[in-house]
Amino acid sequence: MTAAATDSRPYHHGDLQNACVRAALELLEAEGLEAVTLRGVAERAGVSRSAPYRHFSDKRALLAAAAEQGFKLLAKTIQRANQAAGTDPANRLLAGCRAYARFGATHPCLYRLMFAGDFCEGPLFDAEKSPEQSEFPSLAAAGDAAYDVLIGELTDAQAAGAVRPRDPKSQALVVWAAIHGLMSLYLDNRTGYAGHETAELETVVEGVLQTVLEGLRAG
Amino acid sequence: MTAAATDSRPYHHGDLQNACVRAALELLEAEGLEAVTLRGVAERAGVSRSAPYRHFSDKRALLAAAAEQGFKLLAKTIQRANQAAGTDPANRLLAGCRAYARFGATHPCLYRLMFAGDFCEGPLFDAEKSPEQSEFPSLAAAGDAAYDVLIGELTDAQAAGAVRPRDPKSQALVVWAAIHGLMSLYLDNRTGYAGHETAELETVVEGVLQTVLEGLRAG
DNA sequence: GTGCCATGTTGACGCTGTCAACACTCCCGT
DNA sequence: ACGGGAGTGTTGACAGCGTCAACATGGCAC
Repeated sequence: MTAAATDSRPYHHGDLQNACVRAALELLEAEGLEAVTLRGVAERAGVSRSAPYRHFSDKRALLAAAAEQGFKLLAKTIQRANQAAGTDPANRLLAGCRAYARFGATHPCLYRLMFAGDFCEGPLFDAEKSPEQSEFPSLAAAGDAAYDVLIGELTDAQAAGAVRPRDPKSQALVVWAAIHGLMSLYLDNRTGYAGHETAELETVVEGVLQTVLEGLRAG
Repeated sequence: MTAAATDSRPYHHGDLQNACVRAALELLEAEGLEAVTLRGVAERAGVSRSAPYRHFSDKRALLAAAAEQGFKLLAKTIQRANQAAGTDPANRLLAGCRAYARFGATHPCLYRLMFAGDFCEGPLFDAEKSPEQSEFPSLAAAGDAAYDVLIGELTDAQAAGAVRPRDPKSQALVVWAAIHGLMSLYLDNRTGYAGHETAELETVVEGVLQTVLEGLRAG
């Protein structure tokens, strides 16, 4: 006579790994990063305290998996926006950036987690790291995949003459830095614009993008 | 016969508030944010566990004070670079941005803390906040002061014809967003440039700045 | 001098991440 | 059919953390 006899849940969860990630994401969006506790995640997944340790070596590993999921969602969101914007490269680029900003505004805590920088352990940068030998390779890969979407759009924009022909990688870096910096400042309440409702954010995003693209056209 | 008789330290510290902030900054730079523990700060300041509570309501309040110090240092650093760059506005602007980037690269953990967004408590943004009614007003003020330095430089650049006449506030936002976004990505190892030594960072910074300024000249 | 109040200390509590030891169940080779 | 290992989940325990209440100390105003 075990718990399984009285409890409808089977002893083995079946897909605890994904359940943990999903629980972490839910807690994150609902109550913020501080509320994402290993114990809370386990409870939400219907298992006990240390069951997650069978699937994640660490709390950080769990957070990394959640962040990775975030990057995948972000990439998909941008691609969808690109696709919906038609064929004009400049239009597509703008639509993708707008979607990026909306993603950050809609999922502020997730967005922050995604850019929490290997989660701030230790001196953070003792020395140079080898390119893909990050502590969480699949997280880095997901981030790179999102980056690649942007690079692709810029390549197309070059071909269409919307921006100057140059290394699209470094052009993408400029665009990403600008838009990510803006979202970061916005999420910190540092945009200097008093009330920052969504509508206003879009205006600011538009302005920043216009300036940057103008620079890419000329520079 | 009290501890004071055997210990050289007086019962009252004298300036524990600043000592705590200094200890927090030292721990932060030496071992990262995770290592900044209230108990550790207290020990480093030579007092006991809960003495800091007489000067900071919270751990977050202590971190906010440290971040505020960071913004003050940043503003001073930029101003010094501006001053050293002579009188040409474009030159001064570039020098300030370079100094900003160097600051971030030199103090990665402090830089992150400064942009940790009111320290991620709760839903982060339940609703709009009144402009200066942040949870830590003096931190927000220090951030704004650093922002103002940049705005001033852009105003001068406008007067000299280096950038188009427009609202310098929104121009400053573009510049800040770009450079801050770049530093944020860099600190996350997301710049997409394999080995990112300091020298290479400066190159990338230069490129991003050039593009943005080109955009500000045109747009 | 005396008493108040700011400042520092100690003990305690609940919560957290983490680990070791144990329990259950599925499945594979015999 | 069955016995046992490997994978998975559970329980108990521990140290470290932020925080608070109760107490100690000492400078300063009257």
